[in-house]
Amino acid sequence: MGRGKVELKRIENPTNRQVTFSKRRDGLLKKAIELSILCDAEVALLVFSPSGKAYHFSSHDMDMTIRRYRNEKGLHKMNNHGVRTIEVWKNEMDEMKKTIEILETKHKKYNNFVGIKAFGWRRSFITRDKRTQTT
Amino acid sequence: MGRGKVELKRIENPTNRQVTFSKRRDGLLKKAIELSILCDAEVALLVFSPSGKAYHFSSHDMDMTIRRYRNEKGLHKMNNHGVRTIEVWKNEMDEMKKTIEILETKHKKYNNFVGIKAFGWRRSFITRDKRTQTT
DNA sequence: AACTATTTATAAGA
DNA sequence: TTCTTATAAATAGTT
Repeated sequence: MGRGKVELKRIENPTNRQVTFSKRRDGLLKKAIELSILCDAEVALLVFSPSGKAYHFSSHDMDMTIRRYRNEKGLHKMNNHGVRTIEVWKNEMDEMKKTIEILETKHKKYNNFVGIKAFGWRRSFITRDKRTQTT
Repeated sequence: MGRGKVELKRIENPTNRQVTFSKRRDGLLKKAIELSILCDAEVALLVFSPSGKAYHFSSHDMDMTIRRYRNEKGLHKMNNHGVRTIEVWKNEMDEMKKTIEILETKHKKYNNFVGIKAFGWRRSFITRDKRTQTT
């Protein structure tokens, strides 16, 4: 679709690649929305640009759709390799645990940071208030 | 695209909706593949038809892409609502735990079933073998 | 960021 | 349902 046809391989020119990414990402999103509305389907789309920026769409609820996918996959696979599926799930959980630990660590740091800032702000506010009665 | 333009609303005729779903699902999948190859992007797509059938594509690894999405979401949200994000993750984990329990229960049942079948098969095989030397 | 020449997707029909 | 085809839509290269 366009002035010339393109072959299905990575666009080498970075500028062209970026422009094409923007256009086609929007196109893909639009198609996903249309499919979900026209056909009453549940659609979830995750896109990461090469530079790491995330774009996503889900017609219902992303987490719900992901869970639905995992249930399908898990229950389906179990008929053949029940043990392995459970191992996969457990690995997944271990990774989530690690992520939660990271988040909690960062969260503590964030809380300390906010705590200090908030305290500083409050002190100056009270001081100002007493001195000038400004808002 | 087609003999007439369609307005963006659920197609009421079930036959048309089904046909359009098939066509557009394939189209969306193709676009997703093209985006990932042409632009070197990471793309994941989940689609459930109204009848509940699942279709999916991921350019890299579905679980990895989902984890990447959740990390982005989690880390992003944390700057504003750190506590809540961790709660969301914990809820997610609780749900996964429940799913694993269900899988394990079903797996045990499956094992019992397979065990009986395998045993039965083996016995008859040995019996046949001794009697007829077949295969 | 707009513009179009073309290619591509697809709605309706066979 | 699968194949065809007229038309709408997407987009590659250009400005």
